[in-house]
Amino acid sequence: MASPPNTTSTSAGRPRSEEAHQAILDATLELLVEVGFSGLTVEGVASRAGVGKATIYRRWASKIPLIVEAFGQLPGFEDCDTGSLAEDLKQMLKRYLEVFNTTALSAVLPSLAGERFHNPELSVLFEPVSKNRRQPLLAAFDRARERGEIPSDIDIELAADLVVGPIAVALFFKGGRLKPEMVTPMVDLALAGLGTTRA
Amino acid sequence: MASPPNTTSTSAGRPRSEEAHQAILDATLELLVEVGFSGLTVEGVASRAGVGKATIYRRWASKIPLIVEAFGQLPGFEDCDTGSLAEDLKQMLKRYLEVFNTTALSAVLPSLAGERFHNPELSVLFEPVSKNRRQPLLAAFDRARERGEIPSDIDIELAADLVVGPIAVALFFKGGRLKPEMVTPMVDLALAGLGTTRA
Amino acid sequence: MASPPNTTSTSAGRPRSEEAHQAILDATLELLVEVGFSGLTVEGVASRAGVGKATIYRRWASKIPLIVEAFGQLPGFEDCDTGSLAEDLKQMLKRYLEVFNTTALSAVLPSLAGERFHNPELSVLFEPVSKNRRQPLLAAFDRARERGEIPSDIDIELAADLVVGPIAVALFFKGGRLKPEMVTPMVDLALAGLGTTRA
Amino acid sequence: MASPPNTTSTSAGRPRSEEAHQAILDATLELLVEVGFSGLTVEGVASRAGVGKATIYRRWASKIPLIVEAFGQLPGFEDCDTGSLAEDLKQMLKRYLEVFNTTALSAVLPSLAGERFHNPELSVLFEPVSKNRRQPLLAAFDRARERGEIPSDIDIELAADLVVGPIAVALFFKGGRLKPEMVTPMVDLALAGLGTTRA
DNA sequence: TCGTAAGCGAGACGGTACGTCGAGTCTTGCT
DNA sequence: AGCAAGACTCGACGTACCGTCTCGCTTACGA
Repeated sequence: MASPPNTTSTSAGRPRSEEAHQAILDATLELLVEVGFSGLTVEGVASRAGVGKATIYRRWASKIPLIVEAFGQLPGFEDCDTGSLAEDLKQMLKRYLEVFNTTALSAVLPSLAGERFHNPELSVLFEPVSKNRRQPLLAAFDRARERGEIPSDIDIELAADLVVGPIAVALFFKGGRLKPEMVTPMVDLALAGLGTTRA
Repeated sequence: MASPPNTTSTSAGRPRSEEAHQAILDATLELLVEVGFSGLTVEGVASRAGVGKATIYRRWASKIPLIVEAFGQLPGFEDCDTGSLAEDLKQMLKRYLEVFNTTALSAVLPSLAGERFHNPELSVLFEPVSKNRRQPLLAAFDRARERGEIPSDIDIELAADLVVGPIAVALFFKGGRLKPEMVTPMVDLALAGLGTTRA
Repeated sequence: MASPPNTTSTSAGRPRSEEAHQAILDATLELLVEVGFSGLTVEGVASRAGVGKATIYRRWASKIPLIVEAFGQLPGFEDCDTGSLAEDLKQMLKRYLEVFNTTALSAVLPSLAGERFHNPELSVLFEPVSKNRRQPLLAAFDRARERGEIPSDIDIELAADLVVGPIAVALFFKGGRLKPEMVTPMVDLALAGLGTTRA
Repeated sequence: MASPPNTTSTSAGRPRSEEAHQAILDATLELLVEVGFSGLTVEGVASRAGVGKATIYRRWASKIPLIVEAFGQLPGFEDCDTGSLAEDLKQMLKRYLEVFNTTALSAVLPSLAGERFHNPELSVLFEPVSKNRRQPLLAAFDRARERGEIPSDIDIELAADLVVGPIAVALFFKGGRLKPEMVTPMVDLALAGLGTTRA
């Protein structure tokens, strides 16, 4: 049996160690929590992972894409379809804030977002990851629109921004303390609007 | 203990050069735009400002407070009292976005915000500056509440977060492109709410 | 303990490639000329020889014995028996200097000799090779002594050192330029001595 | 008092530390003795000298010129004028061999000489140092020639090479063991010559 | 004739040292 | 006492080799 034409050759030489790969990502996340983005050193990651520096640089050009990939391991929104937009949003956001408080996410996300501006490479890597993580949120709005729960001409992107906006503000400009209890009034206000017209 | 009126500790020796002080802050802002927070070096600032490193460290304990002070030079919200909350918000936000597009703000703010989490020292310095810049926004909400334009039991902090949230999201997670045109639908949606029930 | 006559441990499996062996030695000599002892890397040898590193380490424990074996490929003194010590020496030395100017010898020999001191392993390997190369020279002195051309109580080792000494000095401390013309006065002076008393 | 016209400016900034300079050279010599040329690392020198690596690289481009300068600290021939060439040579050489056995000289000299071939930079630095160290030896021959102790048409360079040649051979090709007792027969043989004519 | 044991090129592995750069401090002579 | 300059120690950077270790693939022998 002829080998498939485009097997791009299993590449000669010893294959890269999946074990080392995972150890590096794990060590990266651990250290991000402990010392933060700017305190993270490749040397530290290597030593924590029990790995040579070259093994890291063989896979990632710098610590930026390494951190992006480590970040990619962290959970994002978990979709949730209750039949009600308000309920969907509240459950998803509460769950998400719990993730912030139990993983490195609240340490890693602002670092990456803040660096993005000055690092085109990071920007390119970060964009699709960031977009993917948002997907379940947009899906909830889509479902709500199909159910007629929100106007069909609404800008879903903007709506999503409105709902998660306060979280972003808290994350970047306030203490970073994200309490799940903040979700209910946040979602209620976003749905009801600020105006007094309906009061 | 009254110190002599005009002597506020004249201190012996040569007085510190105001010229150097400003040159350092200017150089810092320039370099923040060019290379970002993490790429900024005190050595670079000193050389750009034509100043010795010691002259910088004599005034700021490290590069963190230097950057915060440089950041403090950038303009924030400009208050605006038209008698209507919607109008106040739209004018203030539009003006603010123009500032983003014409100063170093869109480069500096995310860098600082992203680093804040991992740098307690920065966090402490950044917090009050950040709060002050928000003040005119909260004032507009206060006026609206007094006018009865919004419910009196509304959480003004949360309201402000809701309104600027989409800007924060755009700044940190989207291209960073902040167009003044995005303000009108943003404010309108925030005021009206997402729900269709009362549309 | 008789092992089967023709089986000197034929060992199963694929036999080692003589081709690779020679390619490695050749590459080693080439690189010794180009980059010297301290600049020589096993990786470089492997790549130049078109060979895997393991193939090298399978045959030589480290780069030291590899270099010594490569060095062993270079020619040494070529014996020459004319019946006269002066003539023997002049012909042998002239020939040897020609070898220096046409092979890697003048590059490799000083490198090895200089490293010998700090490398006991090299020292042990280098000693017998070095001794063997000297043999024809000592043989010429032996013959001269038997012929009565030189005093029978003379220390032949010392005599040999005296004759080749100026070459060593030139090789290690002067430009390394070894001209065959320098041989005649060198040998004449060594035979006649410096003292004027009997001139 | 006017400063001298051509003081090429005392150069601004903090002057280089003589203390560090000497500590580095001392550490270099110590380590050359302990681990040899090829085992010597700049990192090791820095740590032994209690100095940052940059302080070393600020003064020497690489470890080669550093070692050359450290080598320059070692004593060479000590001139000695007894009125007799044989006596001069014997005393100078004996003294020199003692130096070999009590300093790093026997470790450093072959390393440098061996590397010289492949390192033009080293070659350039090493040449004059090497020449200077030879000077007292040549001076002794000069005096002998003036006294008529040796023929006036003798090539002094060659004569010097003849006398120290056996030492060079021993240093580079034999165990490196240089016993002061070897001097007397060495000088006697060089002066008398190998030939039997006068036996 | 075929299995199997060793050799093969390739290249990843954990390390160590490289030479550079920046942090924050210190030491000049000058103002 | 502040100033520009620049050396100081320290520590991380990203690279290059070390000598070792898989990979998947020959190759030649002996059952």
